[in-house]
Formats: sequence, C-alpha cells, structure tokens
Amino acid sequence: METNILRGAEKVFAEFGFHGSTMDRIADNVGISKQNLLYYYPSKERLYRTVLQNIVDLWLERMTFADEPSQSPEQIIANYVRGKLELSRDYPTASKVFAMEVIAGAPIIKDYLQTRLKPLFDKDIKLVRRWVRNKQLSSIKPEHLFFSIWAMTQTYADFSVQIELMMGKPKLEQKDFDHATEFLTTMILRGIVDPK
Amino acid sequence: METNILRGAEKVFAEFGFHGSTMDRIADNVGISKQNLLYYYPSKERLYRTVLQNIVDLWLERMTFADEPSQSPEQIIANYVRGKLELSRDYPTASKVFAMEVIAGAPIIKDYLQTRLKPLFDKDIKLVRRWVRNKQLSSIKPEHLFFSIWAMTQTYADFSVQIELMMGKPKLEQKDFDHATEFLTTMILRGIVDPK
Amino acid sequence: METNILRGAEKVFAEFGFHGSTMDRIADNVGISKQNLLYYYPSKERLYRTVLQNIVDLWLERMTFADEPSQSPEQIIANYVRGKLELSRDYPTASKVFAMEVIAGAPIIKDYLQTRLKPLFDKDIKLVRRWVRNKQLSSIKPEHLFFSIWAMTQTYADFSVQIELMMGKPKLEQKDFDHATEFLTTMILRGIVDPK
Amino acid sequence: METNILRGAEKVFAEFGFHGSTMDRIADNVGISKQNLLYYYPSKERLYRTVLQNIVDLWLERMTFADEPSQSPEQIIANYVRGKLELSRDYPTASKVFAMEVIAGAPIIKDYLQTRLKPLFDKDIKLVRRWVRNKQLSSIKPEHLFFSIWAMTQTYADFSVQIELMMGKPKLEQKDFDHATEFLTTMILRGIVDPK
DNA sequence: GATGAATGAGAATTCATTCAT
DNA sequence: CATGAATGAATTCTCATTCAT
Repeated sequence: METNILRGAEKVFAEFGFHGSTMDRIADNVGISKQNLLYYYPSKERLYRTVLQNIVDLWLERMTFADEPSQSPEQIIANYVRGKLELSRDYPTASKVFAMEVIAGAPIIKDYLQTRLKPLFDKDIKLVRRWVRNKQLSSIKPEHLFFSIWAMTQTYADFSVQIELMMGKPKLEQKDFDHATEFLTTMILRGIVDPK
Repeated sequence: METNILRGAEKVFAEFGFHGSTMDRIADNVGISKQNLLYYYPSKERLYRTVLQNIVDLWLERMTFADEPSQSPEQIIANYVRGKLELSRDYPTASKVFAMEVIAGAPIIKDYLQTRLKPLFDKDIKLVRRWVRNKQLSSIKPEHLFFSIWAMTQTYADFSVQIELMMGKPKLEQKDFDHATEFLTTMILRGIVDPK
Repeated sequence: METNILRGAEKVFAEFGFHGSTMDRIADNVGISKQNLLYYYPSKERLYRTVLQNIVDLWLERMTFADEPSQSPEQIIANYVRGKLELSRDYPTASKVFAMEVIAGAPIIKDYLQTRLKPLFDKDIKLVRRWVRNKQLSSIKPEHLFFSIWAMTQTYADFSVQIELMMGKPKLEQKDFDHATEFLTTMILRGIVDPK
Repeated sequence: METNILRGAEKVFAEFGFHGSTMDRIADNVGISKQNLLYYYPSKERLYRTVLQNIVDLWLERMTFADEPSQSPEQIIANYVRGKLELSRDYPTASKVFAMEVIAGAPIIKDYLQTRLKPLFDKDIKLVRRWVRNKQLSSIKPEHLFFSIWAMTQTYADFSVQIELMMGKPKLEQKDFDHATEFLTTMILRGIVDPK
C-alpha cells in the first residue's frame, strides 16, 4: 500500500508541483480516501518528503561514476550516460519531481545535496582531472562536463512534453532513447577526447 | 508599473510555481496591495499567462538559429549556444518559469509551442540535415542536437542552485558562464564535426 | 483497568475540557490504544459522563452537612469546611472537571444537580435557618454561606495554578492546606457567630 | 465591529471553552461570516488571546486594592469586595473565560499573571501584613484572605448556574447581589477584625 | 488608482468511530 | 482483549476574487 501511495503521489507531484497537488487528488489517484491517505502519511509535507527522499536516493546512486577501475574513461563515461538515460526512461516522474524541487531552490533537499551529493561529486571531479592530466581526456573543466551530462540526459524525462511535441509523436519510444544514447555518447566522447 | 508587476510575479512564480504563488506574495514582492494588483491583472491566471507569454516570446526568439547565411555551421551553432547561455545568465527566473511550465506538461503553452515553435524547429532541423548531407557536420540526428543544447544551456538557469552547490559558491559569476561557453562550444563542435 | 482509565480521563478532561480532550490523548495517558479505550467506553461522551458521574457522587456526598445531631453548629460547619478542603487536596482534578462542567452551564449534570443536590441543599438550608432562629448563628442568609464555603474550599483545587503562582511555589503543600483550614474556619465561624 | 466580535466570542468561549468553540459558531453569534471573522482575527487562538487579554486587563485592575490611604482597612476591604461582586455581576462571561483558562492551567496567561498580577498581589499582601501588625486586623494569613475573596466573589459569575439552581430561580437578580454583598462584607469583616 | 471589508470555494487536518482480524 | 485499516463529519485556515468607497 505504501508503495502504491508513493507511486501515485509521485505522479501527481510531478504534474502539479507540491502546492498544486492536493491530498484529495493523490488519494483519488491511488484509489483510497483522503483520510486513509492521511492515515499512512500524516501530512502532505511528510508524504512529499518521503517521495522526494526515495527519488533522491535513486538519483544519487546514479549521479556519480560507477567505480570500475578496469575501464577506460570512455567506457566509464559512456556507461554513465547510458545509465542516466535509462533512469530518465524508467523513472520520468521521479525526475520531474526532482527537477521541480531543484528549480524551486531545493528548499527541502538542499542540505541533502550538500552533504551527500557534493562529496561524491568532488571525488568524480578529481578522477576526471586525473584523466585530463594523463591526456586521456582533452583539457576540459570537469564540472561543466557533469552539469552537461545531467542536463542532457534528464531533459528526456523533464522536458518530455516539449520533446514529444517537437518530434511530433505522443510518446517517446525505446527507439528515441536509443538514438539519444547514440547521439550523446558519440558527441560527448568525440567532444572531450583528443583525436589520436 | 505593469513591468514591475511582471518582474515581481515572474520571480514568485519561479520560486513557488503557479499554485504555490499567491497574489498576496506577488503584491508584496512588487510593493503594492493585493487589490491593486488585481486592478492591473484581473486574475491570477491572467497574470501568469502574461508572464508566461513574455517569457515564451523571449524564448522562441532565441530557440532557433539566427538566419545568417553568410556564416558557417560552426559559427552559427557557436553563436546559438552563446546566445542561449546569455539568456540563462540574464533571465534566470524566466527560464525557471518556462521550465516548470513544460515539466508540468505545458498546460498553458502547449498550443503555443505546437503552433509557433514547431515550425521554426522544423526549419532548423532541415537546415542541420542539409549540413549533414553536405558533410559539414557528421552524421547526427539533428533533433537531439537541439534538445541537448537547450538542456545544457538552460541548466545554468534552471538548476543554478544545484550547480552553485556543487561549485561551492553562493552565486554563479561571469567567469563561470565564460567557462561554460568555452566548454559547451568546444565539446559540441568537436562532437558533431568530423575531424579533417 | 476501568479505574485506570477513569483516572487518566479525569486528568485529561481537567486540563483540556471535554472538547479539548481527545480519545488519543486519554488513551496515551492511560497507556493503552485508542481502540482499546473505545472497547471499554464506546464513546467519548459515555466516558465523560462516567467520569463526571463518579465526581458528582463524590461531590454530593460532601456538599452537604454530615448529619451529626450531637454536634454544635460550629463543630458541624468547621468539619464541613475541613472536609471540603480535604476533598480539594485529594481530588483536585475531579474538582476541576466539576468546575468546568458547571461554568460551561452544567449541560450534562444540570438535571442531576436539580434532582439530587437541591433537596439536600434545601435540607441544610433549613437546618442553618433553625440555627439562626435559635441565635446559634447571627442573622445571615444561609444560601450565601454555602456558596461561599463551596467557593473558598474548591478554589484551592480549581485555581491552584493561580494560587501557586501567587504563593511563589510550584505546588501547594500540606502546610498550605493547614493554613487554609485554619484561616477559613476561623474567619467563617467568627464571621457568622455573634460574639458572646 | 471588533468590539462586537470580542463580545460574541467571549460569550461562546465562556460556554464551550477554547476547544469547544468554533469559529463558525462565534461568527454566527456575531452575525458575520466565518471568513469575515477571520479577516479581523487571523486565527482562533489570536481571537482567544485578544478576548483573554481584555478580560485580564479588566481583572487585574480590580484584583488589587484601590490605593486609598485615607480609608480604614475595613472600608478598603469592603469596597474591594463590593467592586469584585460588581465585576461578577456586570461581566459574568468574562469571569467564566478567565476561570476556565486558570482551571486549565493558565496555558496562555501564566506569564502575564506572574509578571503583572504577582507584584500587585505582593504589594497588597504587605499592606495587609501591616494592618495585622498594627492590630487593625486579627492575626491572619493575608494570602488566604485574597484567595477567599476572589473565590467568593467570582463564584457568583462562574458558578451562576449552580447558584441559580439552588436558589430555584432562572437568573440571579440585583437583590441577590445585594444579599451577597451584605453577607460577604459582614462575614469577612467580622471574621478578620478582632472585636473591640 | 487605491484600499477596507466581505465572501465562496477549497484544502489540510483532526478526531471519533467502525470494522475486520 | 488488542490492533491495523479505513472513513465521515467537522474545523481551521487560505486564497482568489468582488464590492463599495
């Protein structure tokens, strides 16, 4: 039941934002009464926090490099992009809720990002810097590489409506994600690795 | 006065979303009374639509290539990226309002995007296709190029809080936008132009 | 168990009044679950009535003179005052619940007071009148004697917070009740008995 | 309007206590809409505090001796009792609200009593002590004199229902207050002044 | 233009109570 | 006896909006 609720709530939060979502609508969406919803989550904010927490946990796990020392920078980055795109494909509403929270100034998860994401980010930055020093990558600012990858991959979830509109189709298909993967990995890798 | 109101409203809408923004807060932000605000804009939705309209106009103008037949693809794309980044730097709240609207499913501006942006987008796509055909660009899917550029440039406005957190600074500076410009243009161009 | 519940409920009712008391809080106070509380008392009003019933029974028993024909008026009145003060000392929360009920207009116990207390009161009034006729007491209105005694003795329970505040101590002690007894009996008896 | 509201609210608070009073009922009582009530007092607690504040101000003013150095202790005390009884007669609902607040532990006005009433009380206590030392009064504990007078005079407001029930009349009349005044002043003065 | 007063339509909670197990 | 789940009926409070001045 709790899982059902969280799924339904996530969908509503993604569409209406925190303030625009009503407990009534969420309850409807889950198929229970508003009071029963409040039985499980004693307040809207608590429910939102729980939804957000789950999302952030899922997110953090994939916002940093998998530690695979045996792989080349190219392989690691390609895998990373692929993983992020899969996340956008499989959890689009989660991505939207996360996006809205951050755009609105991350009032709830600021601390969490600071204490949890930042250290992992710093570690990854160092790794990319080493690759640059070793001439495995061209001379780039690693921070911006990450901001770009995050943006480009998450946009397929967050801005899906715009993308669908531009593509002239009602829903993104697997094929589109394949193309995105192909495009992004190719562009990024060619863009940041010096030609031999 | 109207301009003042729109500026204030935009800021509030960016932070709280449509539903989370109250006429009271907007009025406060502008420095007038709620009733006076309603004198200028007879309803909250009307105010929101006006804000959004202004944003979209600004946006559309820059979401497509400037028509400069004398320039090379590289120059056009580089200018485009630069322009989009300037927009993010100069109108971050506008960008956020636009982003929230689109993430929420573009309930208000869907039609507008369909009728106004889509044709321009199609035209640009054709242009890029021609460049590809002429081997001026490598063999890429043009749609994804646009989605990526939009995402990467707008992220400096929309996700500024996250970026600032990761950079460990309270506010993005001109220098950061310079680095972003440098990084993005370099990566994109190297990424989509075959080495000679 | 029932006794435990009644004790806990009385405490809560005394602090929050009928409307301000929740079954949850009472259950908490007793150390059982709300549903279990409802197993013993099927409704909040039923519980309140029971609490009140017990209090009123205790009260009525002491709101009238003990029938001791062998004693002098002075002795009877002194004993009465003493007894009422002991009641305030030993059952302060009961007194408070009773007080709140009466102040609020006695919606529940009006009938009970009418049918049970009134006759006893009338009997006592007659007795005091006889004493007055016999010159054992000075010429007073007996009703007001009772209202005064009730008020003065119950105030040590009902207004204990104010009294403690004025006395500058966290809790009334036995000594304070001794002083009150001494003061009240002396003042009352000197006040209503003609000096010889 | 504000005065109307406060009067109506006082009546409702006196009958139902803070928790039992609803904004709806108060609004009804005043003859305005609930929302309009909230326009004037933005929350129930704020309204209650205001009502209580007014009452306490009225109360404090009369809970201590008027400073009349020219008068004898007997005169001062008699006037004091008279004044308190008038207060009970003229502001019975105010008295009830005050009583309920104190009985419930004075959650709101504890501080106020501590900082405002206590100093005045201490001053009066000292004055009575001097009278005792000067043999103008018999050897009594002054604190208890005050607690008793407060209780005896306020009971005609707070416990009016019980008193009316015992007197067998629907409402206390001026005559009853005259009798109470007569009874109380006589009993108290004879009770605390040594016969000459 | 500007502002005080008023209100209808929600929305989040609270809480007593019921039901099934 | 005890407890998790569920709900109807309030109740407080918010907020856009209207109206009169």
